Amino acid sequence: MKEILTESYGYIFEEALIDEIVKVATFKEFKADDYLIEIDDYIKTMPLLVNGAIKILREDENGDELLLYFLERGDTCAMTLTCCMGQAKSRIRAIAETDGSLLMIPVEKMEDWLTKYKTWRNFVFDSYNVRLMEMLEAIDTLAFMNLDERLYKYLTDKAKVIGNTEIQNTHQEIAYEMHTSRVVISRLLKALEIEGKIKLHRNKIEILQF
Amino acid sequence: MKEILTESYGYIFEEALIDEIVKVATFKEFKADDYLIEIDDYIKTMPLLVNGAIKILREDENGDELLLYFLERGDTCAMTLTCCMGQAKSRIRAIAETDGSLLMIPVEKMEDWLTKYKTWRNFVFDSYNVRLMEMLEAIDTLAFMNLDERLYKYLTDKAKVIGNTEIQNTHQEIAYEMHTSRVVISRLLKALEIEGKIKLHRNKIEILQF
DNA sequence: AATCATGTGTAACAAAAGTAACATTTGATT
DNA sequence: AATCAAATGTTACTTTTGTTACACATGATT
Repeated sequence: MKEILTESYGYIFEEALIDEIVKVATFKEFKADDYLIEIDDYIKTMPLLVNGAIKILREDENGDELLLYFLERGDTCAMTLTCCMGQAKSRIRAIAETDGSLLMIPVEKMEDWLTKYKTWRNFVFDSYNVRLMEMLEAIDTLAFMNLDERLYKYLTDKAKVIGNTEIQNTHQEIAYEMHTSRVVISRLLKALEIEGKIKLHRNKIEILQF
Repeated sequence: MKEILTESYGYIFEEALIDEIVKVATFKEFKADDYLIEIDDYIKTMPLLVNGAIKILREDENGDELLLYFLERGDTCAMTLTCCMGQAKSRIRAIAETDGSLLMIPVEKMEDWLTKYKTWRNFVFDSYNVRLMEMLEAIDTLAFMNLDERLYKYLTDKAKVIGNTEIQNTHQEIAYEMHTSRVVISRLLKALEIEGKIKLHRNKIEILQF
């Protein structure tokens, strides 16, 4: 496990910390579309993402969803930090976007290490900061962009995260994540295709321009 | 200064920490509508709000604004934490909603205290958590509510924060903060008045129901 | 090849929100 | 009291987004 950690986190964490992590962490592999965290779950371990991508979704009282952002290698979930520290329930849902793997760290260690390792402290704070910035970006997107721009951003963001210009999704799935209707997505996708930015296929959208 | 601190933060911070804060903090009073932080400011001190309320706004490239949330006594600005730790520019604007006062703490101390005082560590993490939750709420509002609901929420939230059912704002000011147009706000306010939830006056809106 | 479920296209209409133009009200100032 | 600027009210119209209904396309299965 030490090699995995060193590869993904070696440039952040000092060796003593990596050794400690190796001692207590458990390794977990996941498949695309696995539910990793469900709303109202109590979270007792903190995940460090080693490989793959995870999407973080918000849900309202009616069960309507909204994609907030993606996590990639080197990321952790700030919502988890929040929940770990505060013993609270998750307010978000985490679903694997691709296959991948992560390390689970028991909550108790988290606080120990905060006083013990400066690199851990920096990592935790950086994670919060990055997450706050992602949330701000999500807010900007919702407040200042029209649906057609949001859709194009959704597609290009997703393509970057999965490292592939071909997105395997139905219009219906996109509509769920953007909290709108399938008809609207089909309409706007068609417009993007006419603009030459994408090419539509069945169950697949090809990004032509970034 | 110690009394002020003990009154506002005594239930959070241990006495040794309060003494340290007294040593290095500077006290600052502000008036309603003062600009406290401007976008792209470099932030070198961390504010602890003692009295009054501060509104936090986001601005897009075109200069369009959006109210994110309010800070009240006992709050600090997570964006400031972010900026202090990361040496980055502010991504938000802070404007006093009411008269008030705050304590400014030099950035250097912030990190010292993280290792030294458990209560400080908890305070900083709680602040992050509260801020993340406020951001989530802002996202929910934008993604899942219609403008009329958002407006009513805006009015009742504001009334709570300023501790007064009479809101001294023009329709134009509200339109700026909600990132829409004056005509739309006037229209929706009129509808809320007909529903009996508010009463409209010149330069003033009276909340009748919460 | 016929059947079928799923995905996509499209038209017609409704609702929500944005925009432009102008009227009216209000309170302050001369 | 007459004048004026700011705030609010109102109408008419446009754009964006949501909804309903149904046609058509695609690929898998019998």
